[in-house]
Amino acid sequence: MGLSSRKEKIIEAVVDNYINKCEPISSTEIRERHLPSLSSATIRNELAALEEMGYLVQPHTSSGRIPTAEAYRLYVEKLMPRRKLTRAELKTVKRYFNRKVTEIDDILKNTAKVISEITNLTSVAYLQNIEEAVIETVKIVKLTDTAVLIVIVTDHGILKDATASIPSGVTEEYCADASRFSTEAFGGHRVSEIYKPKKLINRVRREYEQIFNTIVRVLKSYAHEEIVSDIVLEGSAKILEQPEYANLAKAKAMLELLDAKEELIPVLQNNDDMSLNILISKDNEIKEGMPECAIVTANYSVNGINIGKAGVIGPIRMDYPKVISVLDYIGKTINRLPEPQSGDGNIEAVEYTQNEPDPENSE
Amino acid sequence: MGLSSRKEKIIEAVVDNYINKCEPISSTEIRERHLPSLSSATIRNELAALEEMGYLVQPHTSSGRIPTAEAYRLYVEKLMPRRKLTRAELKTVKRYFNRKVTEIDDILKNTAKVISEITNLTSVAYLQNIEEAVIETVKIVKLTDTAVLIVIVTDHGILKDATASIPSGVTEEYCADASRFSTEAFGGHRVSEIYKPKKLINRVRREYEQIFNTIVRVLKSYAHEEIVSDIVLEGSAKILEQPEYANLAKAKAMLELLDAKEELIPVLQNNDDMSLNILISKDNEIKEGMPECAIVTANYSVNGINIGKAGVIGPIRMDYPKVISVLDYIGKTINRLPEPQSGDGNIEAVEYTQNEPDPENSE
DNA sequence: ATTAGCACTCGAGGCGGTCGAGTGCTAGCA
DNA sequence: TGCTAGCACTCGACCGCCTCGAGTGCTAAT
Repeated sequence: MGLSSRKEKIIEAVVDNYINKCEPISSTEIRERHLPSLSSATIRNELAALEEMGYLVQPHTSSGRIPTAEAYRLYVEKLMPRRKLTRAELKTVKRYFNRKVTEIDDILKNTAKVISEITNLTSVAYLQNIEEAVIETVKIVKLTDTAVLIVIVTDHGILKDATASIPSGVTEEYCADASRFSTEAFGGHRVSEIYKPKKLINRVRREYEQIFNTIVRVLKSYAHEEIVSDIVLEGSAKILEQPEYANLAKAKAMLELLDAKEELIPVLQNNDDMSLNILISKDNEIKEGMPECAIVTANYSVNGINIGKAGVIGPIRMDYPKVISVLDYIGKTINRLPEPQSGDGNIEAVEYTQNEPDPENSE
Repeated sequence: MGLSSRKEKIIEAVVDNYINKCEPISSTEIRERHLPSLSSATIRNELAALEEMGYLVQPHTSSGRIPTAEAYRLYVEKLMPRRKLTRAELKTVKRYFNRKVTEIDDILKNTAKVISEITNLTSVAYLQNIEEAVIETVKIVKLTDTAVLIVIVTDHGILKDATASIPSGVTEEYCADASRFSTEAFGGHRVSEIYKPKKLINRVRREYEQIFNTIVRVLKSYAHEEIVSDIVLEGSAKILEQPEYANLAKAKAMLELLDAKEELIPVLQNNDDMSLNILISKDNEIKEGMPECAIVTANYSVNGINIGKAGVIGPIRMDYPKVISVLDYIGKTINRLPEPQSGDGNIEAVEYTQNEPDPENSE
């Protein structure tokens, strides 16, 4: 049951207006700015019908209409205009990535920062799919006489450096042997496959038990998503710039959600397959008591490997066209970055080439 | 020019009341609850005098008095009652530290979390004095054919693992040699001493240039306090529970300050020598435009080495006795933790032994 | 199907009045 | 000289009332 194109136009007008002004719109205003060929009375009739259908509501009798979450869904799926980044926005993105990028964590932070800066919303970025990474080598490095550092190298990058204590004492030979045995035992496996430490341990001498236990513990913690350090939020304070959080109670609920950022991970992990994800309101009431909001994320990948997600979190009323174009462009930029491990090189600015070379300035 | 003990009692009453209720106090109330031997009229005279002296103000004519920052300073320095932790609070601290503590970062996070939970304020913890750490060894670990991991071990713990790319190719021998030369070149020096890379580099073969440059870059970044990852905030949302930030503009200013947490570092680094630090309002207007607030921090150390600070940030009106007792106790607890590198051992609960075994419950 | 016209609704905001907590001041008392 | 009782005064908080105007729903005409 499709809506008439006139109804769709009206919904688009209401959503557009609300995104920009955060105010209800009246029938007269719709007529003047979007549908001058009709009278306000006709539009009123349509508005009443759309309200009946669940797309619009009025805050109180005798006020204009505002969109429901349903109207937003229709908007982002069908009605929304596609826009491109302005020159200034492109410049901002380049500025963040046109510098030394030595570690994967830096990419994470840069991504979050630039998204937050351009959209003026709170942004979130996190690494995922680490449990799918394939272990390449395991290195055991002597730190002190009784402690070693364990470095696990995967095709996603360095996984984690854990330390283990070796009561019997550490020698260089011990480390070399331990590295060899560990690599032999774990190499070639995915992180998620490591569930049977005993089997593995039985295959090697007992003297490496401590190290193996530590490795398994680290891997398991990744496989079970207990690691919270790899989620980054930027611009939490920006949430307060949104008029919907002018109410202190709502602002507080939102900030508490952001404070417990690890709780966001399961929400973000929904719809893993989509390259672009838009969760609106009731959709993400996975977490009960979660304040009304929308989350827009995009998957991003380096060298073709999907390494994480980044996006924004904000009120349902957000500038979806802008957010989506920003996420899209940043995804492309990141995908062209050289391998994060590779160290010191300067990254060339990535050109955003499309059919139209000149990005339109919206407005 | 000391104040009369009666004046001091009145200041204490005003501050106490304001800390608990965040409301002005009237002369009658002071009489009833703190100085029943006097009449309210006498107290009014004293209040007027104290207002003249800059310790008190009234929000408007015909309202009670509230303390100025000056009154708070007097309060924390002289008047404040000392209290001890309640059983519940002790239990909370133990719960956080009575678990595996494998890395220094975990201590940092746990400290921040427990402080925030007990005080119900936003807490801050950060590592400092890294530039004073003495480099023990430098390890170069082969990751791929063209990339190595550099691990710098100091007496404060592992400093940083950076990666460097080696265009000429990496072999195990190369790494072993590089480790030996790097340790030779940097070992025994403080992080802050590494300022002349060229001199150092000239002493070794050119093939290690890439590695040495990376090491120097890492060390310099620490020496110049460019590293921001080692400051942790917990409970940012709790700032909104304080009535002084019920005003949205103030709340926003505060949250923006917390968002840019690296900007807090210079503020925290003042008065480095003090074991306990209380910054109130004008004191920390080092950062101009910084919202009115108070910061209370304590230095903490592991194995006698001062490794950082932790504390709270909140409105000037905060429960100083509670905050100070919490920071004091946590400092003692951390100091008894085993060396962070040492890995896997379970930490025994640390008992808080004092003359009085039973901590008083403060009302 | 659309539209002009009109009565109706309802929140925003200004105004005035009451209430009461708390003060400053003055005069009197020890 | 220091303290206190008494009293007039101040001022924000709160309440109810009113007006204003934007915007609607409905009806009748085209």
